Amino acid sequence: MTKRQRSIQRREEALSRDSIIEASIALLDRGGEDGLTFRALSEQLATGPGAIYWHIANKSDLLTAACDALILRTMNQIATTTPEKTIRAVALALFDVNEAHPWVGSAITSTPGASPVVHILERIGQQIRALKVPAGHQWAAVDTLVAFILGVCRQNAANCDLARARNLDRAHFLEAVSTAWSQLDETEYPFTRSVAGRMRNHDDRADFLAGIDLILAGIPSLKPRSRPQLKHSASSVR
Amino acid sequence: MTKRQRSIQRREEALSRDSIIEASIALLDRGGEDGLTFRALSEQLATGPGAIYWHIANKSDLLTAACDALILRTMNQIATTTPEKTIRAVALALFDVNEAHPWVGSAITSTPGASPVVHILERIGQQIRALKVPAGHQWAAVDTLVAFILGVCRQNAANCDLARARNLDRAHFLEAVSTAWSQLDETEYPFTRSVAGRMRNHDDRADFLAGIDLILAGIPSLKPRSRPQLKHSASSVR
DNA sequence: ACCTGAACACCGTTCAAGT
DNA sequence: ACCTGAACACCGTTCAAGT
Repeated sequence: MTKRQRSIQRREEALSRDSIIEASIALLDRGGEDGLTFRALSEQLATGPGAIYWHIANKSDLLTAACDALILRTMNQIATTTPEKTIRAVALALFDVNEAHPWVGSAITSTPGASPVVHILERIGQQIRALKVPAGHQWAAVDTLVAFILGVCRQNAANCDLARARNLDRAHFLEAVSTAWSQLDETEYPFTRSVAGRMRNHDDRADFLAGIDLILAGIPSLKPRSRPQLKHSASSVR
Repeated sequence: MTKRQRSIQRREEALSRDSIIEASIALLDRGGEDGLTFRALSEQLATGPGAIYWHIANKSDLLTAACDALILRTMNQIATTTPEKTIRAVALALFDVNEAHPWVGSAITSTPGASPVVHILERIGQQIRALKVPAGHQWAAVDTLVAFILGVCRQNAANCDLARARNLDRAHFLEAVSTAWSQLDETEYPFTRSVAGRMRNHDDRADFLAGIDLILAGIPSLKPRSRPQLKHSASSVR
């Protein structure tokens, strides 16, 4: 029985890195990071779990590759116009990939220095250069923007994971957070309470863009000449 | 034999949520998120893995609790002075906890809306209010700052994890990234190549503070009156 | 060269049974 | 009420054996 069954559902094409990555993306989209399993993957590809290791090094490699495929696709769709506009476009595009594939934000931050991050750094870095930010401050501007973008993506990805874990959709999850916040102690948590209502129906995407604009608004402060650097930040703590 | 051994190394005090959390922090500090295991934990506490479940709900609960313990301790050490100074102090304190306990950045972003994040939101939110940012823009300012802070912490935590996985210390890890970046294609990755050298010995903490200052520098742009809101960000994409 | 799938060394979590 | 520890249902990864 096993023999016939196997020969029937055997894949026709040979395994390849690309087909493995595509199947991984599908699994990740359906079940998040936990949904990507060597057993589920090998079943989908009609092979054994060991076969996958011929094409990829390990799970972390696989996750990075899946992430990079999406990031690369996304970056290539963005037209370069004015620096500010391009930065906003890159940021929004990343925000949107992460909404469509809510594991990207988590995967990308797990592989610092690797390919996906580099593609983003480069794209934004070129725009910061075009803005004529002095060489000594370019890194600060790029680092800040990228940390913010990845920070938001990561948070949204975490929201999705948590919602999934509790079998809630996003709206119900946000509502639960909102209610919890509005029940906090009034004297100890005045601010959080005051924004609890806003949580319920707020527009993540608009908030995100407001953050990008806020950072962009600060960039001119880097321009005229280097601001007096504060002494206490001159050397690392470790 | 098992009987004597057990009665010898039996703990004297009863298990408690707090003692479990302390032991968890120690394990996390030594081995990162992977280092926290119910088996390792129960061994350290001289009990069985099942006993822990009497005091905590699950691993995620445990991680959040360990994180919250540290965040709370940290926040209570910060004196409130001027709004800008306090925001910088909060940010730097969080940066430093994350350096000392490099799993915090990861744990905190995994539990959106939960206690650790709320403590940070609240503390920063109160300062943004003190800065007289208009009510309608307070959330944007706080959200941006917190997303940036958590983004950086998460990146640093990921750096540590990756370095640990490769049995490198932080310096060697950064050097590896730096060399990899400097070998990128010159025409396709001009910016990343140009910052590769800076990676090698750069000061994370100063860069972080520069990012905070950059965002703070943008905050006055929220003040005079609401800037014309861009139409394309008016409603969510999903 | 590429694939198979059983086996290994782990996980988090549960639960009958004890005190 | 609190603890025990074996057992369950998973993981990622390896590797002898096949084609």
